[in-house]
Amino acid sequence: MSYLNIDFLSENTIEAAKQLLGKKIVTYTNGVKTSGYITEVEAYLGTKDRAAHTFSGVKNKKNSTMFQPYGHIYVYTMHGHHCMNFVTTKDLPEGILIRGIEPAEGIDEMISRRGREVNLTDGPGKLTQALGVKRDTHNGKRLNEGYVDIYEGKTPKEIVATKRIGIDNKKEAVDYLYRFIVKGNKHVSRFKGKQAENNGWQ
DNA sequence: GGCCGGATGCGCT
DNA sequence: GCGCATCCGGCCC
Repeated sequence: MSYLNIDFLSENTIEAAKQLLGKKIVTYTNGVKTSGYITEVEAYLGTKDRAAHTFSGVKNKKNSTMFQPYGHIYVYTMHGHHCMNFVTTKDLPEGILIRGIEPAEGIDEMISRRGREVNLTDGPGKLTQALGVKRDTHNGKRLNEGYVDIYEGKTPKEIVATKRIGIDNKKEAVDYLYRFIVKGNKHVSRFKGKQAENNGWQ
């Protein structure tokens, strides 16, 4: 099984975000393979998006990876947690925050890293902890080079667009429907409603 | 289930 | 100091 071609990250960030749902992401932190299927993402559209870290268009120490071309991995820390994004487009500081995955392989290791058996990967800080992704080891690396790898996975039956989570005081950007989830999959932030058959996959 | 407060690391002012 | 693209536990239904 070979890596997924990630050229779909080079064009439209919104479309790329939807296409990421269901893809399998794999890490090998400390030699242990862990993986999961993407269930929840958020798009951040750079200078067009007040909620983006790159809204000002100015590169700084924190956001510099976002100015790299598509396929780079942008990891930042927030309240002591790590959050992982995939950079999109050839030359714009846009990207996609990975907010939820459905655990697949290495679940025992995820439980060990998380220190609990429930809510392993249903949030951006939780899934990075479960996958062993940290800023000092992963920020600025590229996909499919052995740090975070992408493979084909599952196909969502239905995708739902919502407002992004944790975005307030960002004026017009609070209303953008830039969060995309697999409808009925329970491995998403603040899951409510009823779980879909086959967890929302085709 | 929901709401709220504290812990937490780090870059910017 | 302050402000976060967060998480968890405690409380109260």
